[in-house]
Amino acid sequence: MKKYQEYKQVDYPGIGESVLKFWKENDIFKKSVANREGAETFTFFEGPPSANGTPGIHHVMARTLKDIFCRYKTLQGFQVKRKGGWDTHGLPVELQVEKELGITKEDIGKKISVEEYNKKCKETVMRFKDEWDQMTEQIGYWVDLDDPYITFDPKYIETLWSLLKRLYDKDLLYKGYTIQPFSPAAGTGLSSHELNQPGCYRDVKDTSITAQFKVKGEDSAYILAWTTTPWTLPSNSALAIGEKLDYVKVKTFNPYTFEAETVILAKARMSSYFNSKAKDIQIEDYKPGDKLIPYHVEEEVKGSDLLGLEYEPLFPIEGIKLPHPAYTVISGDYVTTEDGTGIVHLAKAFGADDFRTLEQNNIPGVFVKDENGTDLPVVDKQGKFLPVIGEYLASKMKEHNIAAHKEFGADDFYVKNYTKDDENVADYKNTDIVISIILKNENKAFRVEKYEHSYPHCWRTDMPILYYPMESWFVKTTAYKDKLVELNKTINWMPESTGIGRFGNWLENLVDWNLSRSRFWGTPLPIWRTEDGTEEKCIGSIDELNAEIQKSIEKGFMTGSPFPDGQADLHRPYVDDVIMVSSTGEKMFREPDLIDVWFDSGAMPYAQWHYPFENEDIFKANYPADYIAEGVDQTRGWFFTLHALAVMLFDSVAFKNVIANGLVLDKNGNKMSKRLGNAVDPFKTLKEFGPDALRWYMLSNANPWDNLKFNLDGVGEVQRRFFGTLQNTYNFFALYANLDSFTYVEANKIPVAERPELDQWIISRLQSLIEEVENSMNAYDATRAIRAIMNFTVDQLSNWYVRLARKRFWRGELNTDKQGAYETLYECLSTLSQLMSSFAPFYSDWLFRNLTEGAREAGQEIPESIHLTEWKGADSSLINEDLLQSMQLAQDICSLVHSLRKKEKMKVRQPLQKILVPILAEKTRTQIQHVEELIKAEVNIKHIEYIDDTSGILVKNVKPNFAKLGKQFGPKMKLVAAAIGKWGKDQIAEVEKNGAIFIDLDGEQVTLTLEDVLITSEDIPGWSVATENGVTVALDVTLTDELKQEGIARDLVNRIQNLRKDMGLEVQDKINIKVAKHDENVNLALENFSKYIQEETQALSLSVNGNLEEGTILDMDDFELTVKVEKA
RNA sequence: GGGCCUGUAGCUCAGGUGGUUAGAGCGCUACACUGAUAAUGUAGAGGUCCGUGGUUCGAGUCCACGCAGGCCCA
Repeated sequence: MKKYQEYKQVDYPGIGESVLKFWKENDIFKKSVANREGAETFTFFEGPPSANGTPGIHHVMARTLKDIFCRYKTLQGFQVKRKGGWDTHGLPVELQVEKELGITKEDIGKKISVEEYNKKCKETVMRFKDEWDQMTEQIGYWVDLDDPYITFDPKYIETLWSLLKRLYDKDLLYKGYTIQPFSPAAGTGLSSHELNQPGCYRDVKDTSITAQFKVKGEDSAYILAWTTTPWTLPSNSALAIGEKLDYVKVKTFNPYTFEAETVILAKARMSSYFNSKAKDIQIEDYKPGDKLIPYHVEEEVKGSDLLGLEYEPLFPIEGIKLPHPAYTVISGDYVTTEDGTGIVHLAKAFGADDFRTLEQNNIPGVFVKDENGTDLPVVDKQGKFLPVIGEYLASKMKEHNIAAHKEFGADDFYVKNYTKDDENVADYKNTDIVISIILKNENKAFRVEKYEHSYPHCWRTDMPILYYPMESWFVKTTAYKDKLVELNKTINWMPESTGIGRFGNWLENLVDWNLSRSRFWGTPLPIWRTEDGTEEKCIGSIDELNAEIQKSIEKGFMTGSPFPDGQADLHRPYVDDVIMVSSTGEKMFREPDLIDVWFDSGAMPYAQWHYPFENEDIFKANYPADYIAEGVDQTRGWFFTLHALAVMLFDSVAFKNVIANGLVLDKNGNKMSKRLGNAVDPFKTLKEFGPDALRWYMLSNANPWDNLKFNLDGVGEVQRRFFGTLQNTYNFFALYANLDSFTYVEANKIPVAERPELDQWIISRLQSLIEEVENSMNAYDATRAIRAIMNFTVDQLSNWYVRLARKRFWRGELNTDKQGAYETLYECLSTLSQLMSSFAPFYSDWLFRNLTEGAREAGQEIPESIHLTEWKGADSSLINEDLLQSMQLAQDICSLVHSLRKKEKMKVRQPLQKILVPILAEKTRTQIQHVEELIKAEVNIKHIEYIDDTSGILVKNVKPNFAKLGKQFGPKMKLVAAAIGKWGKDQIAEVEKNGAIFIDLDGEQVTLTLEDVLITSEDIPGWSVATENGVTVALDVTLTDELKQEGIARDLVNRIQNLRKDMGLEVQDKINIKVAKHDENVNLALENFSKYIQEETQALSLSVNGNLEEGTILDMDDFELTVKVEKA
């Protein structure tokens, strides 16, 4: 019976399927975790994907990357629990449902109840779960799919609530403002998603004003600031400059009032405000009304010099006047000189940058209080100025006699074009124009013009949007900024730049985390408030909620619990129906917001175990994570929310090691998209190549953090080159092991030290490989590990060890030498199966079980899967550096001889007398002698002759050792190199003999030692030589008759072997050979090498006949020979 | 506009701390092997190391400024 299954053809997808079946039937994954019960844990967190779309090839990448380290650490003895998870809330789900139902956000709660809508969302979000599970299984990503965490689960949400309450109790949750896109026409805020819809940004013409802000305490000095939204000018509370930019103070005249004045603006912007034709006109020569206005630069200053400069507001309105430090010049890092004046007008309520900058500088914005004392912007949600501004503008219109298409009252000033007035009537004036005229008249405008720019519009009403302050709930992450930065430094980021650059910079510029989302399907914010906002409750558990409901029922606010069956569902609309009772007996309603879905996923370390309500022990043993991996696009998403919650609530990092992988692009480097049709279908690819080649390709082709240009040809190449070679190597082993009935028995193996040197060498290489793989994997560098495995398998094991050792496998009976060869090859294959098992989990297990099945059946105790084995570390006592160097020399020398043979047109079958190798160090000679037989056999030469100093023909060259001398001599290096370049053999001999030599360096005596130079020998006079890696070889191409005869004999063996094969003979079949008589040399070859020919061809006889009929005519290159081969 | 990544042979990628012949695989060309054989091996050709400056005795490598592609954020 065959102990090792042999395969003619390999069906890689089939291996994937059969191994998957084996795993399932035998619970291998569960066993691999259960086996390690009580062992040290290695914690992995699964970043939850959303199953509302089908999985793509990039998910294969991400999931493979997660898998390999979990498998590796399991082999290393850790217990690695991997709980799967699903991200189920959020806008994409809602938009998909809206689209499918043909409704918009406004219809929810009207055309469809919130209850029904959310039910639909819940169904939709897991729609492709089966495909995801299938892909996950098929690629061999081991993760617990049976008991995943699901973010819509009430228990999961309960944990989220408890975390929110912890934040609340630490005073880290607050209600504030954020400037968001708002559509007055639709009366709703817009998400950035909605704003990115095609056609939202349109080119429109707006009135732009360069306003003059009068410098406080000066008669006629003004700061110029430009805006495309004049209606925001009454809300101005500061001006921003760029600290590094250059500014000028320019003496000139106002073009509308002709008043003499000094204006301040960026130097780089002068050309757009002053006509260069006027540059030579004297200030004194200007007459009011002149077209060309002279200007004169009085002073140049840096932006930083302007900081703190105070000015007077444009609109001195009593109700909106602000105290100091309002109306000062501050710094804004976004200020440019692309357009405007290089000075930016800031209105806190109407721009996100404005809001942030003013907040950072503790400058208040222009707001008025309503009856509850809440701040309101001076423009209402219909886009109309509040009367406090309206009255002022209306009175100014009268004062300046501004005629318009209608009489303006205090309640008529709409901003933008939100008024319903017909713009085409005579004398039509909108608010921007009214403001412009007032400012012009009051010497507060330096320029007014129409300006065309791109501005976002509401996709539903086609009207321009406003940036408007909206109430939002925030997490005060800025309070923990230092801690966030500090703890981030303890995280090992791969690549490092993502951690210190992308993520680190983000932390440095942290703003508070805006939690609010005005949607329906998500985790509700568990905060209830009285209508006047004076009292607030944050709920942290279902029990608390139920207790509040009870109180409310008792008070009569509620008639019953929204959860009559006792099963709390913490989604809308149920929680919205809960009305609580305040301490003063008033009604409290839930703040209607949902929270950011990133909070859901960032809280998974706690919520996946329903901590703190359950599983405290499991949570504590699995926190923080040792390892996580996701796409680099998650840096500000999942990576941040994980980190933020861990730092703020647990004073810990959430993860210790993280790989941020790049994108998977198509083979041309373009982004994959289903629309463009260049997306790769993972299922199709798996069907064609199987999972192992796909995983292997993705990890070996490029570092995971670089973008991967995914090319199916590359997967094929990996399959052919790596898996094909490995498979051939296994087949080779199986073929002969079965013929010899060899079975590997650990207890009976021949000690490595007693095996031939070739065996010792490959075992030595194998140990180095284990070390390399271990070091790379411990450093989370999978690509380095996988490339090392590939190099070993293809170049060392297959192309060198097997090739050179081949004959030992097929010659004779099973003796010690042969056993050693089998054991060596077996050990390499079985070690490889373990080393590669993290990356190619299916094939490696299949290989492992092919290698061990026979032994297992014979009663040996061997784990049933490679994934249940213990990591077999490197045995450093088996690493023989000297031998490794020897073999490197052998490989180099063989390569050189091949090269020379090629140059001299001498095929390898033709034996040659000798090669010459110059020897500069005794050690090299010993090392080559060690592998002499091997070299001679490999390149078919009789002798290796060593040339050393005693031969008298050795020619040495010398080169400076730049690396060493450079440090010593620096700028004089050129002189040193020139001096050494002039050396002849006497100087070389001297330095070799004495270990030192004096040289003259521009009159200075300098000592050089033997280590300061590199001595080589690249020449042997009269010979054709080749050099590589410091080894030089010359080939003797003289052909004696005997060599020629041997060449003929070898050629004949080759031809007869071909004939045997053509005749369909088995390896062990015997033959008889008859050869027709030929010339003297051929006859002598047949005579002298008869025994050799018979041995090699399994011939019982070899006879030379005078004439041979019915023979085969062989083409012997230089002549033809008739032979007859018969089966004996 | 800002942060980060990438740019080396036709293609995909290696090239610690700067050191004098810049490498591998695939592809291409030629040859060899024919008892691993629907395999395999060897050799050869192929380079403006994205560009321009700079630092240095010496730059693919360090610095600055650009260019191209990508990601994230405004």
